Amino acid sequence: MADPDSDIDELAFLAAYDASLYPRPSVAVDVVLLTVSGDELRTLLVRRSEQPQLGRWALPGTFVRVDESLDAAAARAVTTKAGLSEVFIEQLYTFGNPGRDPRTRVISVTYYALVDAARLEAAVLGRTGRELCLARVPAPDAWIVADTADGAALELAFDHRELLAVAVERIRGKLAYAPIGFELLPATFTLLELRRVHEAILGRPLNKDSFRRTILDRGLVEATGELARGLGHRPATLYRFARAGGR
Amino acid sequence: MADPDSDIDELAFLAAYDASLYPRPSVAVDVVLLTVSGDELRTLLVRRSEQPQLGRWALPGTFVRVDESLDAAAARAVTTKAGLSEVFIEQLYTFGNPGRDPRTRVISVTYYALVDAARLEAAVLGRTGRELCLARVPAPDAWIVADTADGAALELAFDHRELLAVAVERIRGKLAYAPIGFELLPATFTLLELRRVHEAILGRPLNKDSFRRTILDRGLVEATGELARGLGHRPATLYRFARAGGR
DNA sequence: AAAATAGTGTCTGTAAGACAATATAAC
DNA sequence: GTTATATTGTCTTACAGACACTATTTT
Repeated sequence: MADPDSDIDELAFLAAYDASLYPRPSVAVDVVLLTVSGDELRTLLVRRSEQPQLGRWALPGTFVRVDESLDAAAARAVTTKAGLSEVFIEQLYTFGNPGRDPRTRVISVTYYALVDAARLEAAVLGRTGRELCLARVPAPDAWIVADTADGAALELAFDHRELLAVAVERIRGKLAYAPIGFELLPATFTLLELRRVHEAILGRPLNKDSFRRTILDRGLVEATGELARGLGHRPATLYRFARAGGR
Repeated sequence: MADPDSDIDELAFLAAYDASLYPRPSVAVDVVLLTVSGDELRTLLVRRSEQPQLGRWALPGTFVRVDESLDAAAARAVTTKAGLSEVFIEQLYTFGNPGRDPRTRVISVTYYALVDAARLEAAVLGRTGRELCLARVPAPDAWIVADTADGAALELAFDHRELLAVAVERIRGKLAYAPIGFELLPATFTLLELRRVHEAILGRPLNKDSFRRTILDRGLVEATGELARGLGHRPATLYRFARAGGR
């Protein structure tokens, strides 16, 4: 493999390479930023302020800069549009059908991100309405994205409804084996809160007893020793996510 | 949403849109074409006949044409490089770090494909050696891709070793809940053959009894009524994949 | 004391692993 | 008949769902 002649050939080839010979598509990232608030799954939408599809609601996204990694572009989109940093974010799927964007061929590498509701709501405070929207994402059957305020259905830009559907499907599947529920909660939480998050994601009720057992047996959480307070009934133990895996 | 003025604005905008304003990366597809042969997981590699990385082994791939969907580009890569059509193929992950290709910024949308060994071996017959290679993909721990012939480790081009690792990880995970083993077998097969395929993918032995029960209980296979023959011992029932899901 | 949820213990059904016993085509 | 694997059946263990009961804080 370490043939010096071919190394020289390769260097010569690269020096002469003209990247502009072939037509190339544009590459964008779009982020499905999910949270659970009021026992419902919600996603952040941005109102398009430019053509095309001006005025429609879209997932936060941006074009990928030519010297920037895909992950970095996705993180930049979250920072720019939602004012958040250090969120849990993972690549989801890449959409690239010709014609999905009327401007030109745009390939969109999509990500999903998970943030706890308090953080997200603080970050977008005062900007919801014309500019931003924390839209409800209903149960799997009814794929209508609704505004939180008046419950009206929102028409999403481009193929973003499809991106959203893929994201929800993905985290539903992932919930069964990966500890992603914690990303949607503050640092300490009760088992009831954790279960409500799981139920919101799955869109169905979960068995209280076996949920408790499963979570505790896996050693993914550890008790902080403190109790929730001021609820009018017996307080629950507060837990924290045990990153080590425990046990 | 159906404001006629904004529609006119959008049309005017699109007519004036110049897609060449921003620098754009190249977009390629690469396919991890997997099969199980000789109780081992294998993947098809292509020897690079051009610069850069001339002579190294690479996953079959191609650049995406500007009017072609990603799926179509992946299917075209399989047809062109392996001479196969109608294979099971799914998108895997998109790699796009700057610097992963020395020519220019190349974003690679990767796919994995599954083919039964007999079909793949017939398709690449006579072309293995200098041009193509059906390389062994060993157990998860030893991430050395080895040539089938002399067992020597192969050095892969670009970041293709990483792509391969992600593909194997993905089908291992998927095997637990999706009927993908059938894609790696001919139309009819015995339960032993199906188990060997699963074992090759997972890299560990599976319990014979519960494997049989699990597969049969799920109703994913149905007996053809015929028996395997010529084996020197009691013949096993031949099954076929029951696409309906059964039961 | 009443309300409301937290937390514990027990029973049951399902599914997987282990193991034993029987079945059968090729030789 | 011998061989080697197929196929069936039973026992045990692990775990999830269901349900009953006790515990504890706020009002």
